[in-house]
Amino acid sequence: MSKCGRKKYIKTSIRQMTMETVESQQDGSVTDSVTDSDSTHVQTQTGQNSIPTLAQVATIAETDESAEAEGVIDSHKRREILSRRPSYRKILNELSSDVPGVPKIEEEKSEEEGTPPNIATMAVPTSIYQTSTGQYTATGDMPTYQIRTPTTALPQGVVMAASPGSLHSPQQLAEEATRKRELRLMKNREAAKECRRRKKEYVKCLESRVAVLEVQNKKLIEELETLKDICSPKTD
DNA sequence: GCATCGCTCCGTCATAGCTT
DNA sequence: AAGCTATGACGGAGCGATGC
Repeated sequence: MSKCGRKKYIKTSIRQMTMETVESQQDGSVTDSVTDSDSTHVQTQTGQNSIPTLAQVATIAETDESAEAEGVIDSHKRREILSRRPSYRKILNELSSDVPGVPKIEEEKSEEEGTPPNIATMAVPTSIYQTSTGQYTATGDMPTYQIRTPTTALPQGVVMAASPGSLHSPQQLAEEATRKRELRLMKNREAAKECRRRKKEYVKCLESRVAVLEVQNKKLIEELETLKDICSPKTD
C-alpha cells in the first residue's frame, strides 16, 4: 500500500463513524461539525477527511480494523451526503443562539454593526490562549476573541481581465480564458488559506471551551459532594 | 542509511449557498 | 440566472520519528 493510500485508508473508519454520529445527533450538537484535511484531521479510505471528536479520537484505533472489512463505499454517494452538511461556522452560530455562552463567529457584516471592519468578535468562556491572528484575554468572565480577517487584495502583478467585447481572435479568447482561470485559482487559493485559518481558530475555540467546561464540571461535582456531606450528616 | 509511518500544509476541484 | 464565496474533499509534498 502506498504512503498516501494508507493514509486515506486509516481515515475511512473515522469518516464512516462520523457520518453515523451526525445522523444520530440531529439535535444541534457541535460534534463532528468540522471536516477537513488539516490539523487534527483523520482521512478516509477514499480520501475523505474529518476532525474527530474527543470521543472519536479515543476510538480510532478500535474502529480502524473493522473499517477495513467493510470495503469501499461509493465515494460519490458519500460525498453527496457530506456536501449537504452545514459549515462549522453555521453550526457554531446556531449553537450560540440556542446555548448562551457559546462563542459566535459573526458573518462579515461588522462595518454596519459598529465593530471595526474584518474583525469578528466572539464571547467565549474564560480561557487564555493566543494565536497568530487573534487572542483570548482572561481579564473577565467573558473574554472576547477576535478573528482578524485580512483584507483580500490582489497580489501585485495581477492584471484584471479585459472586457470580452474587446476580444476578437481565438487566441485572445484563449488568453482571456486562461487569465480568468488563473485569477479564479488564485482567489480560491487565498480563500482556502483563509478558510483553513478560520477553521483552526474554530477548533482552538472549541478545545478551549472543552477545557473550561471540564474545569466547571469538576468544580460542580466537588460542590455537590460538599453539599451532600452537609445535608446528610452521619447517623452513628 | 533506508523504508515506513503519521502528521501537517498546500493547491485544486466540486458544489452548496449567497449575492447581484 | 450568472457570478462569487466558503468550504468539504482529494491528492501530493515535506518533515520528523521510529524501526530495521
